Amino acid sequence: MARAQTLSRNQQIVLDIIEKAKGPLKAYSILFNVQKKGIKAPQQIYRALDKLIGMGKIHKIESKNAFVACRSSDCEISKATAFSICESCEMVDEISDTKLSKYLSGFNHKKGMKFKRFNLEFFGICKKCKKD
Amino acid sequence: MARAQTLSRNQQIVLDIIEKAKGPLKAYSILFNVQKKGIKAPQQIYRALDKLIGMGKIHKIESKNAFVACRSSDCEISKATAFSICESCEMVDEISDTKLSKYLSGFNHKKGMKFKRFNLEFFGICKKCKKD
DNA sequence: ATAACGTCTGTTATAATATAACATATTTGA
DNA sequence: TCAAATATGTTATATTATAACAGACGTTAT
Ligand SMILES: [Zn+2]
Ligand SMILES: [Zn+2]
Ligand SMILES: [Zn+2]
Ligand SMILES: [Zn+2]
Repeated sequence: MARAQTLSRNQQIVLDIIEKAKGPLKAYSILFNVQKKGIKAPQQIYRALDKLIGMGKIHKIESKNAFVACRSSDCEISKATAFSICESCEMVDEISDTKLSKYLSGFNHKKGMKFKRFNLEFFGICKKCKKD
Repeated sequence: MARAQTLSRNQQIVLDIIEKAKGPLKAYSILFNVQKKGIKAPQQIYRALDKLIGMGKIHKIESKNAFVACRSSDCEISKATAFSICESCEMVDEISDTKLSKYLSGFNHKKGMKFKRFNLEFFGICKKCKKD
């Protein structure tokens, strides 16, 4: 069994940075931010990121190769993720909409494939950027 | 206005390769495949890919950094894409499901954001792989 | 205890993906 | 026909991600 709760030193450092950030962070930007804490190599970041994703603490925004902290307490296992992404300011917001999530979790492919997981990314211009 | 129909030489070469492929292709694998046709540099591939995506001829599978030909005639502008992806054999299948597409196109964020585009990627084990 | 295991760490090197920048050529349309 | 837009070729470089090896640390079985 995987230890679900306790984070290792590096995992905690990486998670802290991501949780403090206002938007999605890239792996190398995380790296530069933690070099003062003794983490020197990309591997250390990517290993922590992988574990954190596995625990559902963070998610990867695939279209941006960037990482955000999970804000919705009910996605422990990162198997149903949805995001809204502003194409202007790059803001990313995790969507937690029970109906949407149920609809997609229940969706199954004609060709007999049973889905275990999905990731949905919506793009548009956010309210704030529309004003400018 | 953009020329919607005619493809340039390089665009056609790249599209041909992607259309012939049985699964998603990576940019550098395309590159290696077309070096005999005189295309030598990644830029040439990425430029063609960008245009083809813009035309809706191909789609990018974000979770795989790979490209597939569009099979459904109704997504000219790549603004509503959905895929099913086998985590075992890497097979990718474009989902064209009118209900799903309508449902998602009509979905709007609470925070007042109007979406212009979405990409949805489902993951699971395909029928074929389940047998093994 | 101590060996075996799983997990985490550190480190160096390298692979894979993608873009910048500059020079030219070709096509298109007023 | 000439300007604008689009496409090409090329070299260099940036960005993202993994491989491979060695050692440390805690848990648990014998
Ligand atoms: Zn989440
Ligand atoms: Zn915005
Ligand atoms: Zn399509
Ligand atoms: Zn499969």
